[in-house]
Amino acid sequence: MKNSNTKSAALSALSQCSATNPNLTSLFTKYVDKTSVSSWNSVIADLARNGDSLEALRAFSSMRKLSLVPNRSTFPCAIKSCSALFDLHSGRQAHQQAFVFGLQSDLFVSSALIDMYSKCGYLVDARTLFDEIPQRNVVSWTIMFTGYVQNGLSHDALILFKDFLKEESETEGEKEAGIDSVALVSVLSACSRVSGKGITEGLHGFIVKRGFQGDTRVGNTLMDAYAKCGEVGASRKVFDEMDEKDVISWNSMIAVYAQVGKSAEAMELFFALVRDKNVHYNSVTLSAVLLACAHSGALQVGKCLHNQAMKMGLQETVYIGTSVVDMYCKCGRIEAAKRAFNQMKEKNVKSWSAMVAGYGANGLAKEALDVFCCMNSSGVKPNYITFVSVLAACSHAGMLDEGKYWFSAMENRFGIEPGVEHYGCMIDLLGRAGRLGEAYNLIKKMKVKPDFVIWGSLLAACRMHRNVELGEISARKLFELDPKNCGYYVLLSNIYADAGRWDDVERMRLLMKNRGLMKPPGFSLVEIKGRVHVFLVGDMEHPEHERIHAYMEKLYVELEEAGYMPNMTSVLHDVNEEEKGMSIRVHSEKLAVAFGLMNSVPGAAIQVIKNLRICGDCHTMIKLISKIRKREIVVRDSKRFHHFKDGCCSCKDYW
DNA sequence: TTAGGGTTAG
Repeated sequence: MKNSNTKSAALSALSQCSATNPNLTSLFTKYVDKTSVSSWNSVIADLARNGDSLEALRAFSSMRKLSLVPNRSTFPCAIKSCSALFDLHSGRQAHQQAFVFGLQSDLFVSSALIDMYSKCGYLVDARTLFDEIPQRNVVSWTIMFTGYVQNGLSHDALILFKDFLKEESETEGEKEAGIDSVALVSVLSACSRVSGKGITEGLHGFIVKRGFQGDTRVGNTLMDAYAKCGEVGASRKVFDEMDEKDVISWNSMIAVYAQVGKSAEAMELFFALVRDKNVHYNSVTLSAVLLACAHSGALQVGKCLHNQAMKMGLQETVYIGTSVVDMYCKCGRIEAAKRAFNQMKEKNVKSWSAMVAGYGANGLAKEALDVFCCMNSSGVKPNYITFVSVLAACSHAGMLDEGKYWFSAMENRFGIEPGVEHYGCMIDLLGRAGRLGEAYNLIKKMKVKPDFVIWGSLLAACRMHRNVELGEISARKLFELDPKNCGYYVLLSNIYADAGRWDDVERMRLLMKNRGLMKPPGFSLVEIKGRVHVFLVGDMEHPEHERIHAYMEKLYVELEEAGYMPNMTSVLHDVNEEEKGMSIRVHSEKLAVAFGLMNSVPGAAIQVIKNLRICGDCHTMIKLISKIRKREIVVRDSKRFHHFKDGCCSCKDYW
């Protein structure tokens, strides 16, 4: 009796201690009854539960050294620790031992093994074991669903789910079968990865029929699944109809909005969450809202969130740190990004890539390459995305030799096969350097199918260097790949116009008219006092549009006195000079800059975000404004940043 | 007395 009390006291001490101090070795040797298997089981389970998998495996190994016989409760915990560590070697050893002790076909043991194999990427072994289980329950099915999903085979997970339903209907009334909420979450996460609207809707119906629609976690995953197949409205409906929303419900919905670029909705929902006294937001929430700030250039809100993260002691963590860095980069505040980056205690490949991309997009290619070199010497391996950032940095600065060097090193030294994004950067670099033939040859040699970005870069380069022949080839491809995008028709038309081929210009105009194509409307965003204002080209909707247009008239007089001449080369040639002048005067970035000038104190910097690329005339004009009004103006277009100061731009007129 | 799931950054 006394002995058992001591033991339970020891175990309770161990269990309390493990929450704060995972290193239990000393306590272990001191208290635990080393001859009792159940003591060891408790210790291993406790360690595994607290995430100290390495210590759990050590305990398992110590136990074996004492020649104690592990039982059906020992193995699942030990194997779970192998899964958590992705330690296939120890996992296989545990498997062998379980086999020796005749426990391989125990449902709990085999389930843990299936999970271990699939987490280590050995899905075939996992499936073999799964097929050998005489009587599967919903947990073993769920492990197998999740195994497929986590190994990128979500479609197979859905096929398996059909098998499950079949078996469930055959064994109706028996306890083992029967779907539960965990299994549904797993299947829904497969749906979200195959992006099938029909499947998601079907499963939604099933969820309602089986009475799981009130389950918060099922609802959370359903929202995500709808969003991933493009049904953001359906996600919101699920969110609104949820009886109980937890922080993950809010985070999921905010993240959905942030990821699809609905920044205003993401922020609105975040403010609603802040008002909701029942749920406290966390680092995941901040990460998602920071993404919304990055997209919409909401620097003021972004700064507040950064402050909040610091108050919560999160700014040094990888997720938040990277989100903050990305936000500052995308808001054009590279110095602030650098400070946040330097403060991060731990940096992973995404943090480094964000910084490389940030420098590149802000025209600081040398700094981008320096950071990239630091990354290499710090031992973090670059990945596919890192090289997109590196090559994009070279392309933004026209650094052809460096671009070529890293493009070849990427494959030869780092073993990363180039994808369309990498080729896109190279075509852009070669094309703009006037090496059109070389660019075309590279396209012909590509291992992946060239997409519209590739041909679009070549077409733009053909316009720049007046190459009709290659321009026609590129445009023909583009009309097939992306027939509704009128930008290509305009570019080709401009190429013809430059060559004086007016019949072809007319042919293009008719083609566009017959196909009913319209130029996508350009819009710009500017943040004033924490509120983001949207301007469309020729905007008459903004409540202050009359004041803005009056202000612009005055501005034009000043600009013309300073030598401004409208430059209309980027306007379609078929409109007359006067119309061209009018439409170019109301480009959204001009309106946004004017609004920024009107609503900020002299000397304050202005920041504008644009959905399309900036046109030559706006570029010239904003340079001049920065000089005559002594303002720093930052414009982020769809490709990069332009920092205007004292009549110059950071892109050095290369974009 | 042991096995399964949902939200975040490049």
